[in-house]
Amino acid sequence: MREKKYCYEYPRPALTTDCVIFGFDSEKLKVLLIQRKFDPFKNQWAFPGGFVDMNENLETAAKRELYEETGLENVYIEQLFTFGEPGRDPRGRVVSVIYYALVKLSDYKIHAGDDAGDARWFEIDKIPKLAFDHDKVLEKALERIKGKIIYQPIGFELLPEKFTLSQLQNLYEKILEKTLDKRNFRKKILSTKLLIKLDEKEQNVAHKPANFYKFNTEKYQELLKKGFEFQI
Amino acid sequence: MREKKYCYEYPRPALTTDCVIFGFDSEKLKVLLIQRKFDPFKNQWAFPGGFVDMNENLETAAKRELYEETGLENVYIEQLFTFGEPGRDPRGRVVSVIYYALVKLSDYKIHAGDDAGDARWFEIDKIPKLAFDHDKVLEKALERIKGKIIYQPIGFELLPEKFTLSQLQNLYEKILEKTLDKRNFRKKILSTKLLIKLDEKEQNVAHKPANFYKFNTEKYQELLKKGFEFQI
DNA sequence: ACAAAAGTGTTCGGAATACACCCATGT
DNA sequence: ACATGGGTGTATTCCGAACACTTTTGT
Repeated sequence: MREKKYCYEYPRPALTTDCVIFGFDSEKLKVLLIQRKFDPFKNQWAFPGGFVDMNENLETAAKRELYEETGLENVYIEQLFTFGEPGRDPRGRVVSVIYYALVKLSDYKIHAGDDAGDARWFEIDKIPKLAFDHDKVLEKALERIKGKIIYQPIGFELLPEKFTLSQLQNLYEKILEKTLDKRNFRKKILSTKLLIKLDEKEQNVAHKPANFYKFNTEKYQELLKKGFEFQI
Repeated sequence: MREKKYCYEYPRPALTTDCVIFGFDSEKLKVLLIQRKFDPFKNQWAFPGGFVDMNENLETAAKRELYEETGLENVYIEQLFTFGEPGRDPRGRVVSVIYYALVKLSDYKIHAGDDAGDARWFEIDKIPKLAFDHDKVLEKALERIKGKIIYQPIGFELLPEKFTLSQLQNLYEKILEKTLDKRNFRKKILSTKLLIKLDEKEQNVAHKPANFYKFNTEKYQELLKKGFEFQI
């Protein structure tokens, strides 16, 4: 047993951060899970995370743990919710501040270890029973991105640099869990003027090749300052 | 010095909850502040809150502190955000989970102590410099209710049982910080069918007396289940 | 009679929706 | 030639925005 040398007048819960990382592979929405090496919930899957250091802000802690456990770095994360039910961790009272992020799978899939490792992408509808209360965490995170994608073009975070309009539509359909009309979707998404049509098409596809587009980040930043509104 | 008898292997931040409570007096949007009795920030105003007990969930802690410090009870609160910058509390690392709520001023103004006490309602545009990072907390809370009132009829939480359409409109205008067209506002708010017109009018007003309405809570609950959408 | 806020309808333009066929490519 | 998904336009409906006068009360 290690020495317990940090003492306080009143009891304190332990504080952790966890990250829900969403990715998209042009087909399926996925989340990044790690397999726990130790008890509690040894060998079960969970969101990457861990204890916050004493002089580290919450967001930094979340990013650090994410990097340590999965190799992902330079990720833009946002705070989602704080879970603190007594009893959610069998080791004692643990309060977890949850962050979430959307990443381009293509940027990261190498590091995360495809399946042999202990960090893996799971399709959103093939998630195993998770450790702790992470099922509830996932539910909350899905709710958040659904709400968010409708009025902010966060979808681009999930796609590669170059993408086709069908890929983008597919992404929206997967996140919102409903189908969208192709012509109306294109009309609306193009009307934002946030897409730049590239002089490049798909290759080696057995149908009319789709044009690639990229997201106009600069323009989006400008619009944000002016109080941008948008609605899928 | 008290004995420090709670010891851990690793250092732990202290955990607190605070509440941002909004009220509305038919005229002005207000928030409930308490005046701190002790250092740090002795005599400065802050949101009510305090340390979380070890076996208490976060929401319960927030409500308990709110009751102890202001007398408010039976308040429906929602989690807003967690603040945890090192240095935000001069006593050491403190992480605060912030909750917010909207309450009917009429239900509560007695308990809170009008001005002599150490809990007071402050008009939103007459807030003093607050303790800790509570300025940032308030900013975040205002952002949240602005975003929320547009697509959820939370305004009713702030009004008395019976209210006039002008009061309701005034509330929306104060929260959104913009004026609304009277006819369009009424059309839209009535089209939700969530208001019940009462057989009762204002009295002793030097103009055409306004009709009172009340909010149809049952119907709203039903609509929520069916996935209600609405937009001011 | 006057002041003050309540209450009420219509018009117009733009956005949302619904909908079907031709195009370019690989096999 | 055929199968596959890409790409495109129009008509209709619905919703948001703009806008001004009459009503009821107290003084």
